[in-house]
Amino acid sequence: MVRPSTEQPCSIARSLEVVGARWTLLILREAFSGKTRFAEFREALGIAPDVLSERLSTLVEYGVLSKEPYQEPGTRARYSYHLTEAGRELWVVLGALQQWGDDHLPRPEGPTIERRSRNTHLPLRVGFVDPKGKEVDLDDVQMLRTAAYPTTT
Amino acid sequence: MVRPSTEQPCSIARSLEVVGARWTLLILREAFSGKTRFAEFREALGIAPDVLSERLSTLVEYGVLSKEPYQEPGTRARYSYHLTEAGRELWVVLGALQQWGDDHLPRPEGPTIERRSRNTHLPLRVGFVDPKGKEVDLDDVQMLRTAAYPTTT
DNA sequence: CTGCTAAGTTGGAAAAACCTACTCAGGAGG
DNA sequence: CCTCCTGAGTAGGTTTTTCCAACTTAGCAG
Repeated sequence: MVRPSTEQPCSIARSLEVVGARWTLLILREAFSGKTRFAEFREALGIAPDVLSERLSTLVEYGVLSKEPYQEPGTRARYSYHLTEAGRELWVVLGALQQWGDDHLPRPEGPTIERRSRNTHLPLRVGFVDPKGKEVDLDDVQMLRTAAYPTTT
Repeated sequence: MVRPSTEQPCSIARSLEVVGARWTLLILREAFSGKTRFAEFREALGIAPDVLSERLSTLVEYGVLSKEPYQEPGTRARYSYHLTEAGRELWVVLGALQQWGDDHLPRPEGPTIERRSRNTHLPLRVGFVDPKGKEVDLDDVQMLRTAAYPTTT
């Protein structure tokens, strides 16, 4: 079981090695909604325990979640899973997927979750922004190869 | 082989039913880089032809790609696959994954692809923006349940 | 009417996911 | 101090996906 993982030159491919497996992004969705425990993830998603176990340890391995002991009074110590800063930054990915689903796979009832600013309460979208924090239109976005781009063999 | 597909109340889950399978986002990456033909995707990714065929037809089914006939002089008509507007909007998802990989799974050589404005040539990031096109900090983002949120059974 | 080529299909092996049942560790209750 | 309870997994067998290689198909050129 070799894990070439972060060996891929493409950042998208590397990210997908960490979060691209089935269930992983849904586990993270639940983590963003505040769930931290094995059984909580299991009940929310209906995922098989062996798959959940494997996904959680991958996420911990790559620093998306941290595994932390906790102890409720009168019980033994157990472990819970918490988003790290790196994990929280995946919120953009989930937000982008959510937005795309809202826009292109709508349901008659409308979205079940909306993204809003905590301060201004304005609805939020996910998009490309320049260094001054100004949104840029999709048509204005280009992907450029850098010097690190592998030469075609 | 039931396809509950767009039945899920969560937009993230619905999006993942379309683009969440293994290979799909990498196929789209290649589509964004200009590839349109079966053999081009196959060679770029090293994907098995049956899996590629299945993924392409799912993407066409959900309006991410359009299947269009083309004919080169002296050959029969064949089909190629082109991003639709819905497909182009997935660029945000790929951009977010790429950014996360650049930030959290870096390689010593640095990123191979960078996102820049076509007009200003400024580097671009992916983030949450308010209706005025102003970027909003991650800490200011909240997810709220709407009236359409299913009641917990 | 044979060969060439892009775009797939098909069939069988390997890997991943699924499902159910079981384990494991400690504290509580008796 | 022995049994029960509970959260967090592990184990075994089945089903579904993926992988790989070979084969098919359709039209044009020669």
